[in-house]
Amino acid sequence: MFTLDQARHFIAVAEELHFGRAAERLEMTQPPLSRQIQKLERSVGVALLERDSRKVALTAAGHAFLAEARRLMVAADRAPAAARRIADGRSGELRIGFTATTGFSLLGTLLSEITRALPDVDLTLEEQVTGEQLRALERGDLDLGLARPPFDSVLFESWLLLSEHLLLAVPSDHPLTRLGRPLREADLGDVPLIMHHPTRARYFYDLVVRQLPVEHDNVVHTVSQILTMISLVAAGRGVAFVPESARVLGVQGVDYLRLAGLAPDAVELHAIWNRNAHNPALFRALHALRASAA
Amino acid sequence: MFTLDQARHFIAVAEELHFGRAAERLEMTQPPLSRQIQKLERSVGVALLERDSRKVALTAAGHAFLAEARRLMVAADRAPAAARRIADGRSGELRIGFTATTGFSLLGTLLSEITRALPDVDLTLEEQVTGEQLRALERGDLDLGLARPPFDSVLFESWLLLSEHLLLAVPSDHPLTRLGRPLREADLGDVPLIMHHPTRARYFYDLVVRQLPVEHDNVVHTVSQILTMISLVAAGRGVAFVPESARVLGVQGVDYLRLAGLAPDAVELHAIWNRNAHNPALFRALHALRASAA
DNA sequence: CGTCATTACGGAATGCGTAATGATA
DNA sequence: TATCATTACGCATTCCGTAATGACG
Repeated sequence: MFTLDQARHFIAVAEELHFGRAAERLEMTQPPLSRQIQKLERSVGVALLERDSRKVALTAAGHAFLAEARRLMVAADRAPAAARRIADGRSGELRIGFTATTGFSLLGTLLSEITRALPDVDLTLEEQVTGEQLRALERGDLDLGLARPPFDSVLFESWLLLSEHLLLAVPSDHPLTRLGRPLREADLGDVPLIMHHPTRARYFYDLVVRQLPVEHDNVVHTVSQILTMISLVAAGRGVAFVPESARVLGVQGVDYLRLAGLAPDAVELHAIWNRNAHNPALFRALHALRASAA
Repeated sequence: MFTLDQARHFIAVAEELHFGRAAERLEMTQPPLSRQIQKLERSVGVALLERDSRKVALTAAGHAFLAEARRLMVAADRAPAAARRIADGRSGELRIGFTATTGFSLLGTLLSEITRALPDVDLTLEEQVTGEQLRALERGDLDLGLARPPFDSVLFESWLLLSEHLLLAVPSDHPLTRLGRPLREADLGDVPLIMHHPTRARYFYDLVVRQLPVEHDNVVHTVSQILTMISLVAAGRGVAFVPESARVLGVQGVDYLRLAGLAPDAVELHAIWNRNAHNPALFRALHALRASAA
């Protein structure tokens, strides 16, 4: 087998068609160059150069070898470059999980910030509920999660990305829309309620029951996705607690009302990653996000 | 700069994930292998392997380098082979990519034309979908592609080789076969449809949805290969849009029906090559094909 | 203490540069 | 005899294999 040096030497000779000048270009003397070319020819098994003491010319086989050798050198240059790009996070893959709700709040801006800062990184997106994201992060199937508490702060590191109000989505023609003031608990006396699923939408479920005395007799549906809730509200099936960002869905026939006595910014969205993560692109993305947040 | 041996050594270690076994495979002892890998990492500038005395694993950069190193070794094998081929009087190699569908339409005649006109050229055939072919053409890993639009006409030059009808493959015992007239959209009302994969068979997918109002509720399977579609049709699972050349597959129990209002010759197959290509065999082949087409 | 990667060390091979040789106009 | 590629020779480097060391369960 020949060496990359031999290929490089051959390219120089083939381009100069002169051992002396080629050697000069390679910053060496003629004799070793001569020997390396001979070795190369022996290992290839055919004559690549036709030479006498007057002139040097490529054989047909030499022409073919030259073209291949050039490709080879390009590939040889690319291999370490690719590895280095990955290692410092300038390229590679970043697998991001997000909850459906994230999709209509800040996912878009977050992605455009990442792609602007890391144009060579391939982004993979997967819609998953928080629980799935945490398992995927733990297994290393995901690099970054956009999800909600609670999660294990020993395993995971996180940032608070966004906190927003919890609002009550009601049909536009509902009497509550005409109160003209923040709602009180009493206003919800026996209004049909579309509630979050206690396990599949655990975050919202816990948030709501922690803050408000939910009348379980009022619950007419139990669903796990905000979008489904909004659709049901629009269909007049009841009212539902949703994060403020649900507004951008722009579903017709739904109003969003504020509740008195509810902690502001109650709905939190976190960026979460595994403390053991090693994907350089992740840290580069976090860095870019931190910079743009400031 | 690293050496080809180091690349070969790294590939062995990356595949075995064990220095001892890799060394055995390379017919050497562990210590020099260890040192070569260290040297390689130093020259690349990043860690390629994560290792402790218990286990060896690839880093992200290592994965990237592995892929490039494999490509490099292929190129290193090809260079002398190309030179020897020329020296033996065979005038070159032509690497042709084709889609699976091409295999049962014109690939046969095209190959026999090329071999008749260029008996001294070695042909290499690789079945690849259009996207893979384009990447391989761009890298110079392929000389000629037989694929479908769209592709970048700045990078690639092309010929329209063939355009054919899009037909509906239906089970022979299906009521539609007894209509005795071209099908209309209404005839497909709620017939189960075997559809193309939107990304892996993007060309056909786009072609179909552009020309026909596909009822997505009717889609019973999503597949990426025409042959698979035909098999599913033969098994009575539904109907499928296929190019006319699928007929030559001769699958029993399948009829091919024409559709009214569908652009004729809708399915295009192109010969595609890189504008920067320099392989003389490519131009000789194109010349021969042009002559025989006239 | 067994496994496996790494470091230490001595000998063989390889490659460079300078010097000598050979071939050609 | 001038030019240019090749062979000869001596020295430095590189690389291998064996042996020793170190880390880890």
